[in-house]
Amino acid sequence: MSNDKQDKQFVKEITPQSEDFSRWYLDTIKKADLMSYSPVRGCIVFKPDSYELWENIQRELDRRFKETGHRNAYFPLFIPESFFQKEKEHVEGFNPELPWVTEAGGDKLEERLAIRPTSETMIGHMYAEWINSYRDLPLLINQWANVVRWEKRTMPFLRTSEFLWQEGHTAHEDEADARKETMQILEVYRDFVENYLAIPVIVGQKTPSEKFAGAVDTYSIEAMMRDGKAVQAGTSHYLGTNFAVAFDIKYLDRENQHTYVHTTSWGVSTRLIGALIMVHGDDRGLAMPPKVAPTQVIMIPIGPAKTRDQVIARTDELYAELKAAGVRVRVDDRPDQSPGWKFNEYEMRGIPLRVELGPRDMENGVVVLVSRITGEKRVVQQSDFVAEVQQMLADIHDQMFERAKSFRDENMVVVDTVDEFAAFLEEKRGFATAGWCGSDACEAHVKEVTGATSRNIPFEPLEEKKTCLVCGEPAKHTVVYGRSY
RNA sequence: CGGGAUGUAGCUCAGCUUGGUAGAGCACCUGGUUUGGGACCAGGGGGUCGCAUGUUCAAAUCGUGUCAUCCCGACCA
Repeated sequence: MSNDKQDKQFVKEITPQSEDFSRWYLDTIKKADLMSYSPVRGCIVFKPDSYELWENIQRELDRRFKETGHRNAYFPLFIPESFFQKEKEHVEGFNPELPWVTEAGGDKLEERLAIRPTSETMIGHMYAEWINSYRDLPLLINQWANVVRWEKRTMPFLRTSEFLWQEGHTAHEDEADARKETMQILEVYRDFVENYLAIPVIVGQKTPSEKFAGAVDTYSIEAMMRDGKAVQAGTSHYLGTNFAVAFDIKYLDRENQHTYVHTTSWGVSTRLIGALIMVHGDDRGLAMPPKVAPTQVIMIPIGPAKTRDQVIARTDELYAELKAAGVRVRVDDRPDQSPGWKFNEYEMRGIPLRVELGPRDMENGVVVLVSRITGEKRVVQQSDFVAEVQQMLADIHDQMFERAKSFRDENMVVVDTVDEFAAFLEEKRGFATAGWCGSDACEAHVKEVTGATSRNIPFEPLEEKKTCLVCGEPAKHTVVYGRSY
């Protein structure tokens, strides 16, 4: 396989990433048939291929939540206005983007109802009822739901007015236990995003200005897109007793004292789909990591009419073997599309592995496997088909992760001054590691000069920095900065 | 929410300047020939020109309003 073939632009409908990344993204999701714009501003339809991605994400995360002792529940979509008044930071944080129901059945409502932007308040209210004793703790609940935030600027998957997510809400006896939960979930997210979505992330703590409205501490995993911008792929919050005090969530402890619980919340959303597209996609379109891909293998029988029936019959046998082994596989044996057309089509749609079977392969007892990511072809014995496919899918996952990780690492710098960072962004792209004195003013200055915000304070920085990149005072933290979605 | 751009067939767009029968390529349907990197021939179907309103004998075309999308900024999973 020559590189010419690999590099040639087969799909002219997709704008190259280097030319206009935003257009590339929109072209790609359009050609891959992932979504439709809806008649409602900022709201999209998740078409089957993107919804199945979400279902796979859901299934895998749900399993991990349950393994760590959580159970699912469902809380109402509508939240009484008064609930938002109870936690000051929370109301200030969310007020600008709340949609309100003011009327129902033709009558004006006594109290306006917000459509939930997140459920801390509703769940806080319910937990106050449910929790009476230390024996009720910890309370470990997760909810799969839609939420609404009336965003000024929307972008398919990455930021939509309505989106799907999970929100975990837990209550604990003390700070130590709640903090342990916060970190445990952060690790679940890291492991899931890296090992299932093949997206490398930076794990760390948010600075005060970037933390969740109402949280004591917010932690995040941050991913780098192929244009060098950041996406927050998941967050986990230690809420302290903020919501417990606001909603009066108290229990009788082992000494028979009324004590506030310590709560946590954590979530990932359908924005993960946007991140997945922007991390793995290339100029040929979408590229889905094998573990999460709705279709992992596409089989394409090839050949003229005289051998066609034989080839298709053999394809069907091999298909059945794969399916029985639990591989998500489809066959495209439509006679009216040329093989070349199909190759391009499925590459554009991001199917990780293509299987070709033609008359020549029939004679030799082999089958051809082709990687979406590298273009690598493996000619394997039909007798080893299932094992070879499984091996190649595993290899593709590893290659995707490594490719994404190298890209990220190549686009990270360590800087001493904000000017250095600005110069870096001027000619390149990516994240900068720098020292920070801890003042909001210096953080704001970085944003003003570079357009980049602090992503997080990484647990494992590239290098510990001694001085703040703005004021030069001794650094309290080493921070990763980047422009973000 | 400000600044700019664009809305015409499923998709990409032409037509608008200078008002007068709504077009092309791709996709789709039928028949035939094809099939190892976007095949070919013949025939065919499909649009209240984003929506509303005004001007006019007549509006895709001119005016006003509105909605949506895209790009650039301020707020965000």
